[in-house]
Amino acid sequence: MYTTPDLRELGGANAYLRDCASRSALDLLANKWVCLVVGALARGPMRFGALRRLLDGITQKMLTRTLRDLERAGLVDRTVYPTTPPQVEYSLTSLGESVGTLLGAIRGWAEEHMHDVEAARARYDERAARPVEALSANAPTARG
Amino acid sequence: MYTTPDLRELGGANAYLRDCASRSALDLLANKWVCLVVGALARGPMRFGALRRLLDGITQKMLTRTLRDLERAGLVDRTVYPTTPPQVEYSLTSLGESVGTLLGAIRGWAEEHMHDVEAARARYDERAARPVEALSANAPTARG
DNA sequence: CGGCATCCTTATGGATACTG
DNA sequence: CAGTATCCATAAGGATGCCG
Repeated sequence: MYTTPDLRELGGANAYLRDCASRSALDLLANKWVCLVVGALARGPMRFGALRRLLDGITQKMLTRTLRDLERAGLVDRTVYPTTPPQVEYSLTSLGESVGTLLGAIRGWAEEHMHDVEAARARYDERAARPVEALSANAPTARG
Repeated sequence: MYTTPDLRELGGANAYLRDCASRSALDLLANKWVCLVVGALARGPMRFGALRRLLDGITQKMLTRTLRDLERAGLVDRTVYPTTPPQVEYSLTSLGESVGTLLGAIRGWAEEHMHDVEAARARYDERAARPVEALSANAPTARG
């Protein structure tokens, strides 16, 4: 028979799930544009307009917001050259460069495994498309 | 399938920014609940109700959706035991376990650097609160 | 050039009720 | 127990216009 997991061993708090550093880090980094901006700046300092052109598809609003968030988090330095017209250059701090390293790890995983994910999704979708697959009558079965 | 990110090439396409494996990976993993569910299942197989109680705060809707996404992506196996009442057990696939490793890397970065991020944010906010800081008159200056 | 402010559309996600 | 379906509030994000 199958044994039910004993939740009492976990202690009532469950605090590790609700208040973990990873969660905060993901709140910061798990952002559509953050990884792209950091990845772009990992190549070297870049001006606002250059970033906007490079990250084709980003709106000015989101680029501004993303850069503010990154600057506030200490990942990006913002330097204003008081010329006319003004030039604003963005660059990674050392902290930001460490994020670049992390993004490299994510990219490594992605390049190694994302095609597996795509294949799994294709299989899942095809299986969902077929009405009733030849499922062996014996239990237990997936997708019963 | 995915374009290989060559950050040194700035050729007009910018394809690496719009269609990179990292982006797809983040679309999958950069989710509030995904990391928690994967983290929970990294401890071992768990039933639906156990997950719901463990991830205190998650709604049934989000747990179901998250598990479906993870199952479709091939990170999670779903096994139905045709008992009464029914039991549905979720477990990580080997692919899912590799994600757990990645989440470990993120947690490592988070535990090493998030307090720096918090400090940077505190400094930023305090600086924003003060009206006009003593800024050295020489260019270039940050926050001009 | 590098923003900020505003409007508006679309996701995201919670609450609730019902089912095999 | 393990879901599905529905409604609804809020937030994310794009389009546009104006400014120093």
